[in-house]
Amino acid sequence: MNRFMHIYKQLKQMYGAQKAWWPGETPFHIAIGAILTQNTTWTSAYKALQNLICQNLDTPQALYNTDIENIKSLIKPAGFMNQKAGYLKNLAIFTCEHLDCCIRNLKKLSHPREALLSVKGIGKETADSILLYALDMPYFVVDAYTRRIFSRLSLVNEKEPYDNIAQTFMSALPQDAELYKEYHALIVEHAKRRCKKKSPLCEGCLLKDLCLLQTTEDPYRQDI
DNA sequence: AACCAGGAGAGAG
DNA sequence: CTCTCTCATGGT
Repeated sequence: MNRFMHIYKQLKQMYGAQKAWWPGETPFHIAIGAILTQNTTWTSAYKALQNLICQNLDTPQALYNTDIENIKSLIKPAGFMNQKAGYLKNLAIFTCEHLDCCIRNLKKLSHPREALLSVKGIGKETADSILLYALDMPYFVVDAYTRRIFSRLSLVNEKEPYDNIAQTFMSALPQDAELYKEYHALIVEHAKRRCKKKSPLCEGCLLKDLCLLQTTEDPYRQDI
C-alpha cells in the first residue's frame, strides 16, 4: 500500500466516514456552493446558499433571469459579493447556453474540466469540486489544507502547481470518486482540528500530522 | 484590533 | 510562467 492510501486509512480511522459532507440537495446547489465558499468558511457560504434557495434562485434558469443586484444582496454573508454574484451569473449562463440548463450534462462533454475552467470565476479547485461532488467524477480536489499538510509530510512541495499535486494523488489512488470525496473531506476535518497558530512548525500540529504516517497494524510490515 | 479564511482574475515583470 | 494586488465578510 502506498503512503497516500495509507494516510487515507489513518484519517478515516481517526475521524470516521464523512459521508454527504458537501451541502446541497441538487448538483447545481453543489456548484453554487463551490463558488460561494471561495476563500470563506462553509458556515458563511451556507447562509448565502440558503438565501438563494429560499428565494428560489437555486436553478440555472432562475439565476439566469434574475437581476445581479438581487444576487448580490442575497449572497452577502459569503463575502466578495460583487464578484461572486457575477461568477454565479456566468455559471448560470454557461449551464443554460451550453448544457441545456442541466449541469449534469457536463458528463457528456469530452473535456468537462476545460469547459468549466472557461467560465470566468471557476478556477481549478472550484472546477474539480463541481466535477467530484456534483457529478461524481473522479477528480481530486487540492485546497490550501491539502497543500500544507502534505508538504509538512514532505509528500509534495509547498509551492508545486495545482495540477502536479492533483496528479500525484490521482496516480497514487484508484480512480474512485467516492474515495476522493471522502479523502478531501477528511483532510479538511483534520485541518480544522489543528491549533490556530499559523506557524507551520507548531510541534503539536506537526505531531498530529506525523500520526498520519504511522501504522497501527503490523509494525513490521515493509510495504508502506 | 489585526489577521486570515477551503480562491480567482487581472495586470506587471 | 510567477509574483502581487484586489475583492468583503465574519470569526478569533
